[in-house]
Amino acid sequence: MTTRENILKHSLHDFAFEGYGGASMAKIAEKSGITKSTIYSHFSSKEDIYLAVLDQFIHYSAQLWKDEKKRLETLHTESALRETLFNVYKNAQQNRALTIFWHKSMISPPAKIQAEVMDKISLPVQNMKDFLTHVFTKGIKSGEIPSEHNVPYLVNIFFGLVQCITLGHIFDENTDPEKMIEDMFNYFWKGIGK
Amino acid sequence: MTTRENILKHSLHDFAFEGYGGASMAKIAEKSGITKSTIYSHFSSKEDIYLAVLDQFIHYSAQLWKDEKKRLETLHTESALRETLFNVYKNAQQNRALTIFWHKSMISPPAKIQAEVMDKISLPVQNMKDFLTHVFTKGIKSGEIPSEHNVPYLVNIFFGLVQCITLGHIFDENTDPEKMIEDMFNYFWKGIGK
Amino acid sequence: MTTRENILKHSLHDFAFEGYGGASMAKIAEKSGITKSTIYSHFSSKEDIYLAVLDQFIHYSAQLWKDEKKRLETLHTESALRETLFNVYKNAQQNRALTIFWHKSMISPPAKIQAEVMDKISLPVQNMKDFLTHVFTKGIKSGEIPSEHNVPYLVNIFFGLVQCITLGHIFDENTDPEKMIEDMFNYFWKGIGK
Amino acid sequence: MTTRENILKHSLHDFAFEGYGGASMAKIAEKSGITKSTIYSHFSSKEDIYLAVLDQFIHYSAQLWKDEKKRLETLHTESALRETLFNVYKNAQQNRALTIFWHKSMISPPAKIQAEVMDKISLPVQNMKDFLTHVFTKGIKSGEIPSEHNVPYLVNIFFGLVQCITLGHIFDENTDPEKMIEDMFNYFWKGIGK
DNA sequence: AATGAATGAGCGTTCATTCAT
DNA sequence: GATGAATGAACGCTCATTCAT
Repeated sequence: MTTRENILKHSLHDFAFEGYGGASMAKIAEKSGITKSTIYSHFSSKEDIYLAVLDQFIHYSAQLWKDEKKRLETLHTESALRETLFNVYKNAQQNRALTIFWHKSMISPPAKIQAEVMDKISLPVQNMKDFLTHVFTKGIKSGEIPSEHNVPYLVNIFFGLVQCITLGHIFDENTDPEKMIEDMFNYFWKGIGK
Repeated sequence: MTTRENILKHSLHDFAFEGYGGASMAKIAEKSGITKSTIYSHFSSKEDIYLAVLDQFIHYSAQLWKDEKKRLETLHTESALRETLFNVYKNAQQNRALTIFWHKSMISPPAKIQAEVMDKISLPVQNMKDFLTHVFTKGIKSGEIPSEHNVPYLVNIFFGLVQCITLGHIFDENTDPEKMIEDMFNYFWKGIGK
Repeated sequence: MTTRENILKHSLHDFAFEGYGGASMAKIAEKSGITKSTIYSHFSSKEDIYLAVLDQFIHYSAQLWKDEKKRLETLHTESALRETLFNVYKNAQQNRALTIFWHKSMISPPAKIQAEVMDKISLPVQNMKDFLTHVFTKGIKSGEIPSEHNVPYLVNIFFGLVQCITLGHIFDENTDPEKMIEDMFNYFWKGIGK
Repeated sequence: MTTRENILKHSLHDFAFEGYGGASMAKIAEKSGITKSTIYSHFSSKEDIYLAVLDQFIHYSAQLWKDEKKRLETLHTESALRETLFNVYKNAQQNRALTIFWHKSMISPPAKIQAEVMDKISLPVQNMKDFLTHVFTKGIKSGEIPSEHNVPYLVNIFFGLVQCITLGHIFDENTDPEKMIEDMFNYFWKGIGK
């Protein structure tokens, strides 16, 4: 792993769990096994690192939904959507820091780079929505979904379900995550059915 | 407004939009029109302020769901749930800072007081879930909701919808919020129906 | 001496001898027997200190020329001008730091506050020129100085002599300062005579 | 222009306008279109650059006064001195950075290399004074200047006039530089006359 | 209840410099 | 001759907090 990647890894973690304001160059440097000054050989500022982490997430996300599109292409709409929810859950579990980083960037980006962050973050959101638009449109075409539904609204609502799941606040010790997702999807699917 | 309330008001705003690490006593003092020292006449530390803001939210939330329970008591389950979503939306719109403060406290509380925050925050969550449990149980009793459903799962899923709506990320300039909420609820309601 | 005065005293010294860029908050604090942070209880920034030192000089200078005017009012023009040069020399000797600070501020003020410094520094220059204008005008009226001379030019040239003397570069170990000033003045006085 | 010359050029500029403490290797490198490291292929330290710039000035100055001596050799003393002032003015105008660098080096050289700088800077001063000594001595011999004058004092005073003019603070928007110099010289010349 | 002065620790950043390539 | 990566020290400044008044 290059120094740059190393810095990005630990920055992601601290931005996610401590927040932009709470993360510090000193801690990131220490965790990365280098000095504060060295960070500045690779990034011009703390903001620059944040944006680099964001770029990394965007790239990761773009690849993810591209792969997902290909992988779920052959499935029925119902299966594709159900699988999507489960995959989102697994990904969120495996990349906890990335998930939290994403959510925080959406809820309240660092004040000074708010505009730039908001601008960048719209890309992965769009990727996800494009994927969902593709699936829902196909579902209507194939007759699996009644044509009376408005695709953008379906997309946004399903996007909401995805967020619930990635955030994970709907899961508690008394509920089984998998059953929860299964139920959530079933209600939605039955809800939009004939 | 007392000095204490004044401090809490501006603290809430900065904790919400700048994060715990990003908020500073100096800025809060300045916005409140007092000196830093004065803050320490009312609170013992920054953490103390955070917990006081949290307590305020808890009290506010407890009252809210108590009122909601009374207000929706006479309605059918369907109307009660639909109204709930709309009220949640209106409240989130009117109290943007409080909403963001709540979400951030859930996602990643200040590291040093994590345990205490997690402990406290479970209360408003429980208030909300108690309310929902009450409504869903009544709905099953009255036959409006099929008895095969598991109430805790219904509650958690509906709790998820509430969160989507308060966060507001499912709304974009191409969708009408009211219609979005209407659709979301309808899918859910139809989804859990017979 | 108040803390503020103490800070200003050591700041003046370091700004003069190390330059604005060369002076450091840490050294000023140390010399003043306080911590770096304490400086910021009294000044908002390094630039702020610089401007405060400048203000102090301006006030000092204004008082100086006001006193000089009163003190030399009764003398003949020749004596008044001669005395002026000697007083300037004594003052420069006694307030070495202030003199150097003044010259550096004129030659090349701190880049970031250049405009503000240039603006402020014009005041003491004007004070001095006003004094000289007063003396030369009186000298022409009384007939001590031929009326064919142009007062502004006389003032600027004499202002130049003042600067030579304050800078002190014309003095070396082989020359007697007092005689040097005496000569310099005599040449000038004879030069503008009939 | 060689890399070395390029570095020296930008160093001179920054030393002059930002001061030794205010100039930085990074900025000099950037302006020179090279990396910081490359500077160290040509100079061993920041101090080394400063001394190199100083050497360059010394060489430039030595050449200048040598040329001046030759050029003004055939003129009368009066013309030679008048021409000297005008040439000094033109040179100062054309080489603003060099002039400021020289003055700052005299007023307050970098603390760490003060001794070395003071030592070196005495050379161009001596060159100038040697030139002036030559002219004044010749003037006395030829009878143009009364023999009662003490040459070193004349030299130092004229050296003061030179400094006034190079510094340029005696010029303001209400005065014509050329006339100012003309007047200054005339007063001096008449002042030392019979 | 409120303040001004003070502080040690830490902030993000830049400094001049080194070294292997 | 020139570079990129790295560093320890220092930079100006802000942090949360204390204390006497």
